[in-house]
Amino acid sequence: MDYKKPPFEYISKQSRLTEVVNAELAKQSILAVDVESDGLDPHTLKLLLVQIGIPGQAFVINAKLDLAPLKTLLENPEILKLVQNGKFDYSALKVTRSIEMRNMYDTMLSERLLTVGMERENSLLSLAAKYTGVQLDKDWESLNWYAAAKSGKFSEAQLRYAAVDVVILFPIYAKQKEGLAKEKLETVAKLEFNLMPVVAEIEIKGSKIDVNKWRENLAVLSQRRDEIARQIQEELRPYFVVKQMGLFGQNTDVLNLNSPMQVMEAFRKLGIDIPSTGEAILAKVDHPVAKLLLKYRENEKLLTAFGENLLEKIHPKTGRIHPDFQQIGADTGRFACSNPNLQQIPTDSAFRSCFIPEPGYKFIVGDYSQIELRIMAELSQDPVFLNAFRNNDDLHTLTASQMYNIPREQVDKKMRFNAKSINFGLMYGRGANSLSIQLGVSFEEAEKLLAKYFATYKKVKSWLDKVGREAVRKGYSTTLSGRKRWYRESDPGDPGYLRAVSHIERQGKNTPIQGTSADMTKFALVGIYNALKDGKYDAFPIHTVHDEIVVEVREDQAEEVKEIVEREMVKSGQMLLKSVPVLAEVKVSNVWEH
DNA sequence: GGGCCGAGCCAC
DNA sequence: AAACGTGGCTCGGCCC
Repeated sequence: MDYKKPPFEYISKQSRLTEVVNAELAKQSILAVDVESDGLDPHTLKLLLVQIGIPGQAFVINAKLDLAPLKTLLENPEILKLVQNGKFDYSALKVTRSIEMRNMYDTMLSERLLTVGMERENSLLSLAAKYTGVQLDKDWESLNWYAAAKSGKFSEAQLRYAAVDVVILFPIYAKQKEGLAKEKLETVAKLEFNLMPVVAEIEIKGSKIDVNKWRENLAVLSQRRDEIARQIQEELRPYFVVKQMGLFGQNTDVLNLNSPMQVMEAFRKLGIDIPSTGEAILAKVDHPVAKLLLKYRENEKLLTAFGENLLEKIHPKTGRIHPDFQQIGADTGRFACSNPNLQQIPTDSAFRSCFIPEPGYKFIVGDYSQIELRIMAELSQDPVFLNAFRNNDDLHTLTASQMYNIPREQVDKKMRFNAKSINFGLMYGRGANSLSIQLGVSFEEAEKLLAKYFATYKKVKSWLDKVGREAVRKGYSTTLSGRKRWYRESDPGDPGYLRAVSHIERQGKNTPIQGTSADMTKFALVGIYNALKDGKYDAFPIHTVHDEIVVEVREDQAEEVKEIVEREMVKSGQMLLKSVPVLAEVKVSNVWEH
């Protein structure tokens, strides 16, 4: 078949739509689905076309029609729907037509799973080229959909373009399916496909922010920042030749505090040479300007990254913030979030407490407790680690008592901190050198601590070594749900070869842990969504931050939904971890805090 | 004026 | 400046 000129029928009459649905579509077990619109924001876009593909043919439906006949098909969980970036199609159909597509196979997510770490070419254009050899025209702009949106009339080129997008999904699906089977990625693919509508709903719903409180917060910060900036400029003024007199209203600053180059230069004038102006360096510089600069940066960072900019993201129509969640954003399987990134809102209560539910609603905030360490215990099967979690011991205190050969009661804060640093550092493939710097001890001392640690946790050591080596040898890592992450081969002739290999070893140690944590949270999100969605509850997930899930729920159902969130989080945890208890701390709250 | 990159720093 | 994994945002500084 000529995929660039597929047979298609344009449907603009209601009676014909009903006919086609009954005669052609209802008997299909697989449909390809796509929509065309005049924008990307589901809350404001106009739906123009809905395309339904069956093998070898497409139906291009004018969206001015009543789509009720299609709704039944699209919501039918028995019929598989092939989609490319289905999060968009799902959202557009949900918001504009209250259609909740079920049972989707997403070629974009599938491709991401099949190529994680190797490439990031997931567009329909590249998938078509890769799997069918067809070079699609993707000049979306030139087709002038905005004019079509106004007139309601579509050109032949537009209709053909729309048809191609669905028929091409069948051969891509067929090839990818083989790949998923070969790489044993079917379970994680199913997880991601089930998760996709949940992610769409989270984006559609968005998060509410208390604007006044946010602004009050900013006012305090900016006053503080300006005062600190003034002090720094005064301190440094004597060291600079002032080129211009500060006339009325003129900026008399001697340097731009946001410029690392200029800051470095300023310290040189003070007789202090520093290799970088980063926090780690400045913290060690014994000069009031260094201290002030760190305080300045802290306030400046909060003001710029989390200031008015964030409020500009409030949607004029919904009054809420709708970030973009990329469900396989990180190569480990974690989410990424942007526009704005609500996964990096400062933990400081001044910021987090500005995120609030609608009046009459509550938040349920659920967190996995020490989940990455529990996963490391499961994966390594280290008996000491396993026992600590089974006995609900304070792991870091226990570790310290073993490292320092003392009873637990004698472990002081410093010892516990050191033990904690090792526990966490190991999951990142941390070595003695970096440990010695963080702990402020000699390299030899750090080595001794590590040796002592590994003498107790022998299987942690052997597991870390093993998965690090395997990542290099096999060229990939796996998580407990079977998710994979590939590593690009390094060239032994390359000057950076050793560094590249040790980087892969560290990624190989971290990826099974971080990735399994992502799997777990994703299973929990799907479980929670399914438990909440069927009518009985006025509750919906609105946010997730790696090992945390936030649900917004009508007040009177808060306690009940809290139990559901806890149950589902623990259930998905225990599904993956068989040897370690999984705990989720779940709270009812009026603000986003735990 | 836009694109790109690195520095620096927020989260888990 | 990097040292320890995964991201995104803002800025300065440079290019065209």
